[in-house]
Amino acid sequence: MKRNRHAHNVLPNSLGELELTLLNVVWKMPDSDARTITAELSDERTVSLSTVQSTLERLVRKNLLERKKFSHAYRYRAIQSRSELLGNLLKDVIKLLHDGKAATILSSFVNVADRLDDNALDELEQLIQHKRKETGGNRE
Amino acid sequence: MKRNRHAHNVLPNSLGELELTLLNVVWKMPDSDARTITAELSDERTVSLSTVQSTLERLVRKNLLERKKFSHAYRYRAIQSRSELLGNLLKDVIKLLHDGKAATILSSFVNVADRLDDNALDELEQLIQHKRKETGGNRE
DNA sequence: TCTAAAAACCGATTCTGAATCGAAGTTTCA
DNA sequence: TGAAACTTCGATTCAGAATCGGTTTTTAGA
Repeated sequence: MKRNRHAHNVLPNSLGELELTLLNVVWKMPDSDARTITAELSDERTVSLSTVQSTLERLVRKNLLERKKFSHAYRYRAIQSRSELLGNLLKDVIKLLHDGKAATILSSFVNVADRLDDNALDELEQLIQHKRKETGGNRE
Repeated sequence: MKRNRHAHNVLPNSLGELELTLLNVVWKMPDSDARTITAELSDERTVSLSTVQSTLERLVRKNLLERKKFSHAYRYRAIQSRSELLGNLLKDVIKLLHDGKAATILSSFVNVADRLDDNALDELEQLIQHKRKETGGNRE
């Protein structure tokens, strides 16, 4: 009987806890190898080298890390910066839930923007000006 | 041996595919019961009543739906509107990945804002003005 | 060149949450 | 009071993450 099971998580870029932890380490210390990363970790939690290695591999498969061999060991480096990943995740979430109305996205964003200071608001305003010139009237 | 396993998904409000599908139905037709929802579904996919019921229950447990009994059956209703859920998911993602710099959030947002039209930009600008008055100079 | 150490690779295991549904029990109203 | 409709219960499957030990491969250095 064909059970036609469906995928579990609708977010395509979902991350496990250790995966995110490792990403954080790699962002902080690019081009580290698995051993270094494991050592760096050991403050917060104890994980074996093997576990770190296979998690790093999963991140490579997910296109979040790339690695190159330097003599002995692979060194890992993030493909996307933290803010790029953030942007992509936001895009995923919005694609999943937005209803065609820009206002919905906006009000959500402003919700989130509680913590924005004046500088940030200035920046945002500049970005808007930039956007206006760039696109000069859009569809949707 | 204490394995001290950690949670899988770092997003607290992650959704399965069927869960999201059901949420969409409930948003479209509030106060429906499981049978109605199942019927509505059958265009896109075939799922048994039982499956729909237990998925609805999971959504209740997750605080995404509430239900009240009307004679025979439970009727389900969303606790959060679509845009509220969107906002909360965005908040989760940002909490997960932002680095303390407002600029990171902003540039991500602008990435996402590709698809915003002039009206949306107007709205956004108004929101910024509003924000400025409201908070009048912030920390961070 | 040989070798010990380090790293990669392989595969087994556990765990969790989602999806799936049938069967058994309960409620309702005609 | 029953049949129909609903809920509850539990069993099963599945996928992805986390976990790690053992085996093989690579490398630097004596």
